[in-house]
Amino acid sequence: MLQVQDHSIRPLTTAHLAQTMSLLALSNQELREKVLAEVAKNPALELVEERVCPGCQRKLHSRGPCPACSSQAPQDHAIVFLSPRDFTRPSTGRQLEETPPEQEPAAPEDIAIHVLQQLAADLLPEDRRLAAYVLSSLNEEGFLQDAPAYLARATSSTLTQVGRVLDMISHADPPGLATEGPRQALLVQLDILEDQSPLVGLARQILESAFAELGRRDFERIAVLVAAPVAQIRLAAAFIHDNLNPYPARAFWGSGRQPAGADPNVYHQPDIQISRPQTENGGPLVVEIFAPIAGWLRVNPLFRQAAQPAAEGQSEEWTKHLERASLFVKCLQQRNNTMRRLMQILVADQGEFIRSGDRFLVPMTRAKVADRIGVHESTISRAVAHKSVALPNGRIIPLTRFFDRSLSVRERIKELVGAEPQPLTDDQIAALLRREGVRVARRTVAKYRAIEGILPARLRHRRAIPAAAGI
DNA sequence: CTATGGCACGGATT
DNA sequence: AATCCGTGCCATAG
Repeated sequence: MLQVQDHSIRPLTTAHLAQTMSLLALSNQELREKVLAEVAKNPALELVEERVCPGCQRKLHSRGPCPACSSQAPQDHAIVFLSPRDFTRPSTGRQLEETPPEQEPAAPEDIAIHVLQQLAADLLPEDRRLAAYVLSSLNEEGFLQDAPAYLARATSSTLTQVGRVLDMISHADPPGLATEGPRQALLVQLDILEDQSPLVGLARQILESAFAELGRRDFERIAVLVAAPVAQIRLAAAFIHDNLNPYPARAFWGSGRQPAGADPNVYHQPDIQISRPQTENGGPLVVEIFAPIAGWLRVNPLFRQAAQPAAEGQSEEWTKHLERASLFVKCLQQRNNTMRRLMQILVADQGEFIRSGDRFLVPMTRAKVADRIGVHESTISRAVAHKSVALPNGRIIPLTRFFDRSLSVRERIKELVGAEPQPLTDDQIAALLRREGVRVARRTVAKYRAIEGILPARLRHRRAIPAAAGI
């Protein structure tokens, strides 16, 4: 039911504990940077790219236990670029659900001006108007909304002109702008990187013939499609993730405004993925806790050997490195362990929520979970912070959502209000909820209404579409 | 008098 | 220790 690696390691020292705590609170993205930094400065740490079975040292080609000796393989998931599905918005209900505001396109004009300025020199005078028109016609993601033929007609230009201008725009600063979609944007960006890496060719091949598979991280399948070894595919995927941006316009907006750090609303790469391989009816849920790095980390055995026979001058520094390295590795394992146990409980308790939606979220507190796992509640707090999880239906939500005590009730209120012919007062709603076994104060109903953007009964009159307009 | 929004207290989170 | 969230109490708009 849960496929994750596990080395149960208990805290040993206060230093260990402290570091585990700080690592626990990091998202994958942040952890990745942390790990790379640590590896860079500590020679005793070794990042092993190949997946090797810890038991028999055989190379592994697929997930799961080693086929030869069946010991658990280290958890390893290459970090892949965000697939389109990673951005899936809850489009089911008519309400805007979670995913709050999402950075407003600051001002589309900004990006247009930015691009026009770059192109000013190279742009033929007769193409100017066309370029401006094209830039203004892009959708919020920076992609083309209209077919080239349409653009040509609208500006009475020739198709060649349009093609030329589109080409120039897409290769300008936020590269990939004015393309048809994420895939085309990525391809254009590859053009620009042409000679940067030997992986470009393979990456292009993947984008062209296995884009959907890439989104699903189905490396085995990709390998078949493009006839290349899986290891290569992983490298190429990592390259794509690290160097390309499927939504060029977002990068542009993001650059000037949000300082990247603060819990952005756009979840690029989920830290955890819950899927349900057995189609339909209750198959088991599979939880994948993504590792921040493809490959795994260990204390370099050679370094350990080398440091061993020494007690002399320099070895002191080496010993320090060794200690720090092994501490770091243990902390990472501790982190994995905590995350794994946390997810076990979440899946067990909230299976219905995961499968069927917000209404079935049962209220639970971090404290209770902490109790069951046997750790301090602040540990759970950290474990849950800054993480995102992809549900089987493709939605990506913050892990803290599992602890939202009011979500299911708010959901129910939305339903009640949406369904009832007569405007229900807060008291009536509270009564209805109580009948369903939900004990909430009338005052609280009012608060939830406010949160959901539902007007008070008085103003709701008739058939008011709970449009969350305004703002 | 009834339905709501404002303010403040107590427990949960960070 | 600093904050956030659910509630109770109270004043105010209908």
